[in-house]
This record gives sequence, structure tokens and C-alpha cells, in this order.
Amino acid sequence: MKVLVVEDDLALSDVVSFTLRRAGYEVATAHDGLAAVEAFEQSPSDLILLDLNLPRLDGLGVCRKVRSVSDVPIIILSVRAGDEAVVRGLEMGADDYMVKPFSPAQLVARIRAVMRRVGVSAAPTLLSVAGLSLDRSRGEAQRDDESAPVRLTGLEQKLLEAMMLHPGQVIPTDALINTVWGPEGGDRTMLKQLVYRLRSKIEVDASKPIYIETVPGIGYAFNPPNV
Amino acid sequence: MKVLVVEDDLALSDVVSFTLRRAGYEVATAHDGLAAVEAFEQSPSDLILLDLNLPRLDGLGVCRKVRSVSDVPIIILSVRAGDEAVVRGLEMGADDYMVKPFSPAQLVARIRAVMRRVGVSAAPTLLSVAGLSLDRSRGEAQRDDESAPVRLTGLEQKLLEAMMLHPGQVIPTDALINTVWGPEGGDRTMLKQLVYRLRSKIEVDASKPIYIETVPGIGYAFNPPNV
DNA sequence: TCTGGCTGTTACCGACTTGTTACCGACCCA
DNA sequence: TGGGTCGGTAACAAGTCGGTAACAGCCAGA
Repeated sequence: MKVLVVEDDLALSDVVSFTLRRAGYEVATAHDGLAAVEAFEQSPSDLILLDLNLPRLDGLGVCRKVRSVSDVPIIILSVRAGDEAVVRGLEMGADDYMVKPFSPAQLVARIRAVMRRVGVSAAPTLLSVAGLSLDRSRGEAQRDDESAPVRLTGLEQKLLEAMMLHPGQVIPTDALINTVWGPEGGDRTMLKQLVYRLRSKIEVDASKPIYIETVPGIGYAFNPPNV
Repeated sequence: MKVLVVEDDLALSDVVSFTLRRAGYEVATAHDGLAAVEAFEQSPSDLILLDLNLPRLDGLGVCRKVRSVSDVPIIILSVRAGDEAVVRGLEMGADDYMVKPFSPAQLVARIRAVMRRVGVSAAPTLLSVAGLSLDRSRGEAQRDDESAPVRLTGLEQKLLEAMMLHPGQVIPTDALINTVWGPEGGDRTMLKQLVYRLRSKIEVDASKPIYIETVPGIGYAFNPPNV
């Protein structure tokens, strides 16, 4: 789920973005009203967190413009605490209104409440690199030349995902171990075995791998054909 | 539109009721938690304004009970201003949380905002996806090739509904548990059992399910034929 | 008061996942 | 040359997962 944070105070924009990323959301930012409208048009988010005092087009203007084309949930975050401002914002189409300063925990809870009511679907989950696709929501991988996907286990999916997110790059053994098993969670033997298992599932011929390249003494790379 | 005002302070109950009637809403009142649940069961309102400090069953208890049977919007009105209380209330299923004392104008604006969102995201009473219909008001499901509907229990309906609202989409186990039982309310064993029971009711052959697909380690999807 | 339905809990089963161990060949270094 | 390390391959055992079924307690309705 993607959140657009519209805030001209850069420090606050960073804090809010950090809070949201830690809560598991994807974040885009805009620092003035027109940039916000443009960002939403180019890549609609699932939720907008909207300051009112913005350069170039104020928050209510953004709200009006966005509302004319979308019913995306909007939460206003503003220093304006007066009744009139709150009522005005809600009437302009906001779903909620929080007065600064606000607590991160409450922000996240209110986001969740709004999204619960909306029933928004999950973020995009398909990774596709040079003929190999990973559908993260289903835990399946599929080569273009195969008619049916192959099911991956939880750990296999984590490993493949970690590599596909950085195609062509060698990822050190320790980094992969950390990504898959977390801190203090795995070792080289386990990674070696997992690589073997993953190759058995996705490679045309696991003894002559083309997708997962071994870099001896260093790590592995997702090295699709033609890259 | 009918609002149920649940407030043990009679004077405040009267003030809020007056405000709402003047804003054009029909109002019912209850002054303790059990009376509220009963009133809602006997004559469901379109919105509940809910105090937390209530005799006989506190506001969170009311919220939990109501949420177990209904998606009705709930706005909590409470003197409890702390983060924990707000977060707790929102996580329990409330759509909004206002701290007393609050302004009547803001209350009405927030009611409108919540109802506006409900109006947008409300799903029809009859859900029909690829030959399977769910009549939510009757709690019945029916395949096109069956002459009579089958009656679903409350939990079965919730589960089927949650999936049919997002056909083709894998819904993680935890999300289904949360939807059906609410926060802290269920576990994997209960979901597994519920899936089994629901399949026994709607599938042609529950051992070879075609509507409810299992995605091992992840969740389930409503995966009707041809999708 | 009794009964049937609902729901949570427990039990069992087979399939699958994952950590661990074992073995092999290739490679490097003293 | 021998020992050690590394990466690939395979097997085994313990634990988890999902399906199936039964039981018990609770509650609403007759």
C-alpha cells in the first residue's frame, strides 16, 4: 500500500515517511500542493496525508482537485486546530483530520481505521525480471517458457526476492543470510542448501544455472540471461 | 439515517441527541453497554456514537460485540484522551475517536465524513461472482447449479464475504483472521476449521475445492472458475 | 426446560518445510 | 602431497501446515 505524504516541512516529511515505512507502507512525498496533485495523477497512491499550509496550492485546493477525480482516502495533518478548519477540511472531503503535533502511533491507527473501512488491496506484488516472474502474494515463481508456476516455500521466496530486487548485483553471503533468516538466524550451510533447493525449482537445468550465479567466496547474484 | 447514541451521562446524551436531530438524523439512545448491544440487535442503526465508560458493559466491549456481527460505523466519544485509548479504540474497530469535550459542529462533520466513506465503500447486499451468490442480508449462499440456497453461520458469512469482495486476490491468513474475529480474536486453527466448514457448504466437492483456493503458508483466495 | 446449531478446542493424519549431517570434487595453500 | 575450505548434492529427522473429524460448552429459540 502506497501513501503520498504532502508536507512542506522537510523534517516532518521525513519523520512521517519513516514512521510509515516502519509500519510497512510504501511512501511517496511531495512538498507543495501542485507537486502533490501531479504526483497523484502520475502514480495514484492508496492514501494521502495532507498538510494544509502548502506553497503553490494549499491543502484544501489539493483536496478539492484530488476529490474531483478520485475517492482516495485523505487524512489532513495540520497545525490549524480550530473547529472551523477541522469542519472545513472534513467537508472538503477529508476522511480524518489530525492536529499537529500528533503521535505516530495514533497516526498509524487512524490510517488503519480508514483503510479498513476502504478495504484496500495489497501493494503490487509481482516481480518480473527477464522472463522469470515472482508473484509474492501467491508465493509462486514462473519462467516464461513454463506453462504453470512453481510454488516456493517461505524461505525460497525470501531468497529469490532478495536477489531479484537487485538483478546483476552480487549479494554477499552474509547479507543474504541476514535477509532470509534475520540477525543471528542462519549460516552458510543453510544458505547453500536453500540455494540448491531454489535452483532445483526455477532453473532449466540446476546443474548449469543461468539465473542464480555463484560468486565463489563472495556470494550469489541474480544474473538473468542477457544482463 | 438512524444514529444510536450510547452515553451514560444523561445530560450529554440529551445534548448530543438534540444536535443530531437538528442535523437531520433520527436518534435512538442507550445508557449502558448491554442496553446498547440489545438496542442495536433489535433495530440496527446506521451509526453508533459510543462512550467508553459505560455501566454493565464498557464501550470497548460494546464495540467488540457489535463488530462481531456488523460493519456499522462507530465513532467513539470519550474523556480518555491518551494515545493508548485512542489507538485501542481504533484497533477495536472504531472508525473515528473524538475526545470530550468536543464541538457539535465537528461531531457532525466527522459523522458526515465517516458516512460519506461508508457510502462509497459499501458493498451491495447481494454479492455474485461467477456463479456463486451471497445474499448478505439473508446469510445465504447459492451456486447457480443449485436449486436452493444454503444457510451460512455468522462466521462463515464473514469469511466468504471477505474473500468474495476481492476475487482472485490472495488474502493472508492473518488478515482473514482479523476480518472474521477482529483483533486478538482468532487463530490459525479456528480459521482452518472455518474454511473446512465453509467449503463443506459451498463447494461441489469440498475435497477438490474450486471456489476457495489454499495458498500454502500464505492464505486463501476466492478463486472462482475462469479467473 | 430442552434441543439444535454454533463455535472453540482437541486429535489425528499425510504432506511439506527446514535444519542438520554426510559425502564428493574442486581449489588453495603450506 | 596433504589438509582444509568451499560449493554442490543428497538424505534424514523433527517440526509445521492444512485437511478432516469429533467433542464439549454455550446460547437462543421453541
